[in-house]
Amino acid sequence: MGLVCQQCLARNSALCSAMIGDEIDDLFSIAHQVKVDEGGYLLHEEDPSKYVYNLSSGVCTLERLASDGSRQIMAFVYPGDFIGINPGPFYSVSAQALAPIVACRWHMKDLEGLYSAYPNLEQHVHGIASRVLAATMDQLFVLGRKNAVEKIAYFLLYIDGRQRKFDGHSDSFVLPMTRIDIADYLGVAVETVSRAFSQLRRRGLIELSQAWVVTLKDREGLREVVEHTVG
Amino acid sequence: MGLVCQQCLARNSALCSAMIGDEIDDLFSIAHQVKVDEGGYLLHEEDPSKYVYNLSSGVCTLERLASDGSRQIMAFVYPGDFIGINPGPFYSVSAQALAPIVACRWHMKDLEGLYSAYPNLEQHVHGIASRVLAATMDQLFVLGRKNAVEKIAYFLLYIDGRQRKFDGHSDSFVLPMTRIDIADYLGVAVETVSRAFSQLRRRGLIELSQAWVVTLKDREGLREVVEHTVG
DNA sequence: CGTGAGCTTGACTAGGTTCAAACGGGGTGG
DNA sequence: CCACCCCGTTTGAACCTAGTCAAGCTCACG
Repeated sequence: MGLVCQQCLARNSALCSAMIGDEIDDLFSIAHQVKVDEGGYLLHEEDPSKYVYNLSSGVCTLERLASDGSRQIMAFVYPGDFIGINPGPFYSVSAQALAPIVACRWHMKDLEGLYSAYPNLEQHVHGIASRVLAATMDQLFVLGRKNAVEKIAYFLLYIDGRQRKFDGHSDSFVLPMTRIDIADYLGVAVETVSRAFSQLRRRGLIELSQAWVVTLKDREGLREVVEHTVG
Repeated sequence: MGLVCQQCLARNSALCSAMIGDEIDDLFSIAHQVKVDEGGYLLHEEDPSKYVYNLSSGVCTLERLASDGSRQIMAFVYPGDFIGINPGPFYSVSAQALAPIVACRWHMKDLEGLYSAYPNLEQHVHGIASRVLAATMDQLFVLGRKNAVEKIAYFLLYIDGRQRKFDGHSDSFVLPMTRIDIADYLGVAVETVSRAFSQLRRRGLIELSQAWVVTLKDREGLREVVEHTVG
């Protein structure tokens, strides 16, 4: 019985949750555990996409680097999230660890081999892929149509939603990423991120006991900010 | 033998090309043709996603509307492209016709029913979905990290790539979308789009015989513009 | 207790938005 | 057939948001 899996933070992820009871052993038996130190890369955008990963612990970014050095973060990846599920010859993003990470790795081929035994596994994989697209479109909308403060408000609510399941039900959470990461995620400058945080704090919508410890004082107010309701 | 299909602009699309010879009849027999006038909507973002569409002719946008009236165009859809392949309870984008369109419509259920008979059909569907994600990530990168002129240069090369297969091998193409559409795609103001066009024309990179007839005079130069190589 | 990386704040600048006006081309009605 | 009108586009000028550059601050760590 896959004890390792039963205790995994990602046990209820979209993929692993498709396997009930001892079935998980089938999935585990073809998995490899990989670890990456903080700042290290799990994979690079130009790597051939042989493997699929499911993050067990830690946080990482999916990012793309331009020739001029500028960086765009496409997503923040939390335990239970997948990396590399999208078919194609190469991952088209790199995955960098914001904290030490542990991930389960499968050969794409091996995983596909399980499809016949577990028919809903394939659907699950594609359901995951489509949720990634939905999130990316949300981000696209925000980058295209929102100003700096609105972007930060969106970001905070987004992170709150992502982390609540790990951080418990408190209104505070610890940001695993730096201001630079946030800036590269939202397509603005670091200083702009900092100023937007300060403005939201001054407005009483958030509290910052430390730079990376955020308390949402007024979720509804933040939502209004995102919605452009200048109020 | 599916004559309608054999002559369709989308015959070689990722989905229909999975069916060779008479197999296409199976796909056609469960399809409905739908037509939408210019400016009309094929589907709305809040509609339950019962159907999948394959565009046969015309062009349309995938867009999202904010409460404050601002619009973000997520993609331009050309013949052979799919709409609504991503699982989820609702389409999360609306599809608006830029020109009169004809599309094949399938019940998602019916299409899934063919999966057992044509195993590679399912893969094809998901291959499509993943290419959509790749394109969306490209756009995300451009919106986040490029200035106005770079965005327009990217857009022109992108459209060139999309339309070349329909417009033949000339260097000119006719834009099916307005400047407003372009602005809403790139997250800038209409005037900014116009100014960027003019600048590229003055620099000799493009030619505009009419506002919507573009000739790429220097593709390599445009690529350099996109790559931020300020030169 | 000193150091340095990351964060904040200030002053200035630049690029893009906004508002306003002029232009152009296609379609309509006289 | 021509004149007019309208919509989409272009251009100009003022404004403003966010970027840039630079300095000071905070806090974790050695």
